Amino acid sequence: MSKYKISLAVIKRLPKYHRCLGELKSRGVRRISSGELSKIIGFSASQIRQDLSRFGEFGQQGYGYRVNALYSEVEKILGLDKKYSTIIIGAGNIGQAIAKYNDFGNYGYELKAIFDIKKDLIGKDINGFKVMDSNNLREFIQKEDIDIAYICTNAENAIDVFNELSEAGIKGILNFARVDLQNDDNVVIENVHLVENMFKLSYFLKNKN
Amino acid sequence: MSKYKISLAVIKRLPKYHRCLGELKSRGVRRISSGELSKIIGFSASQIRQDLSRFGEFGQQGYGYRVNALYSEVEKILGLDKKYSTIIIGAGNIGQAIAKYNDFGNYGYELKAIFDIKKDLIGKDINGFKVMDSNNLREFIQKEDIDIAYICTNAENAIDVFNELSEAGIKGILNFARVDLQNDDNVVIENVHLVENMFKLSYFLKNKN
DNA sequence: TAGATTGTTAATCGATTAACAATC
DNA sequence: TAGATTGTTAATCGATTAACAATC
Repeated sequence: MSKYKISLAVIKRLPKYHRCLGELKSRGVRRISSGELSKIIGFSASQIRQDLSRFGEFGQQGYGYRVNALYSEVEKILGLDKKYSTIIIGAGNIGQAIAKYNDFGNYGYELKAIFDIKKDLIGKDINGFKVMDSNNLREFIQKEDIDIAYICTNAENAIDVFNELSEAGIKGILNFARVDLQNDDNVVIENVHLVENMFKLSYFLKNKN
Repeated sequence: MSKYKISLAVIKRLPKYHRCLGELKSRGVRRISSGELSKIIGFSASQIRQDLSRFGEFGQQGYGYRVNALYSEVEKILGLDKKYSTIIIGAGNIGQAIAKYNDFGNYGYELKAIFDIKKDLIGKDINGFKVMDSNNLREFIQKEDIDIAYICTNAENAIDVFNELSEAGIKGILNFARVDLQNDDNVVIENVHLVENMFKLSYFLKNKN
C-alpha cells in the first residue's frame, strides 16, 4: 500500500503494465529498463518510472527492472493474487454473453450463479448454470460470500438491483446497464458502457484528420 | 466541424451528454441550464459550457440550452445521424455475444455478417447469420461497403486480421482482442478491454478507503 | 571502475475551474 | 427592465516530461 493518493490516470495504466510484463515474462525476458518498456508499451520512460515509484522501489540503478518480480508486484497492486466469487444479475443478452465469456474466469473471477426476475427465464440453463430467482439474491450473496456482481439488466432495473446488492453486502459491481451508478461507501462500482466506445469510434470516423 | 483540436477528455464526455440529453428529451424537458445539467450529469457547469462551446454557440444567455436542439447537435457531433454497416471477425464467445447484443443495432450499426477461419464454425448459424469463411472477407467488405469491423479473435490473430481489414479498406475497428492496435492513417481503432475494467475494480476493492 | 539506469525533484504542459462582461 | 445564464478569458490545479544526483 502506498503513502500517497494514487491518481486515476495512474490506476488506468496499471492493467497495461500487467499485460505487457506478462507478455515479456512468457517470452522469457528477464530484465527490462524503463526505456525499453517505453518502446513496447507506448508510455514515456519518465512516466513509467514515475508510475512505478508510486508503489515502491522496484528497479535497480544501472540495471533496470526484473520482469518476473515487477510482474508480481503489479499483480499484487491490482489485487489479482486473490480469488473472487461472482454472480450475474440479468439473464438477457449481455448476461448470457458474460456467462459464456470465460476470460474473467482465467483471472480468478469465478462465476457462481445467474439471477433473473422473469419467470420464463428462471430455471433456464446457461452454460451449465440454471438461472435463479432474484428473490433469493440476498440470501445467496450472504451464504456463498459473493464478492462481485455483474449488473446486466436494463437501465431502469439497474438502480433497484444496485440497492439490493448493496444491502446484501456485495463488495464490487461491474455495471453494464446504461446508467452511471455512483460508488457508495460500501460498494465499488465500475461502469462499462460498450456503446460509448462505439460512439467514440463514430466521432473519430466523422472527424478523421 | 470545429476550428480547434478537441481534446480526448472532451470527446470522452460527449457520449454522456448524449445519453443525458436523450433522457431529458424523453422526459419532455424543453430547456436546461448548465447549472441544472451539472447536477444530473456530474460535470461542473463551467466544464459543460466549456465543452459545448468548442463545437458552437448552442445556448442563449439568460435562458440556457434547448434540450431537443442540443441533443441533435451532440448527435451530429458524434456522427450518430449516420447508418453504418458492420461485420464480426471471430465467431467464438465474444463474437457470438456481440452478434446477440442488439444495443449496437439500436444506434444505427447494422450487422451484415460474421466471419471465422475455423472450418468447424463456418456455416454455423448465429442469431440468423451463417458464419462465413474469412477467405471471403476482403471481397465482402468491398462489395457490401462495410464501415466497421468488430475484432473478436484472440490476440495473436488480431494483428493479421487488422492488416487484412485495413487493406480491404475498412474505416473503423472496435477491437476486443487483448492487444492494443494502433490507429493508422486509414483506419480508426477503439480498443475495448473488458478485463481492464475488471482489474480496475479489483484495484479499488483492494485499496478501498 | 565506467556506463547505464533508477527514483525524485523541478519545469512544462494541458485540463479544469473561476470570474465576469455580454446579452437574452 | 432586471435577473439569469451564456461564452470566453484568466487563474488554478493536476498530470506529464525533463533533468540529474545517486548508485548498481
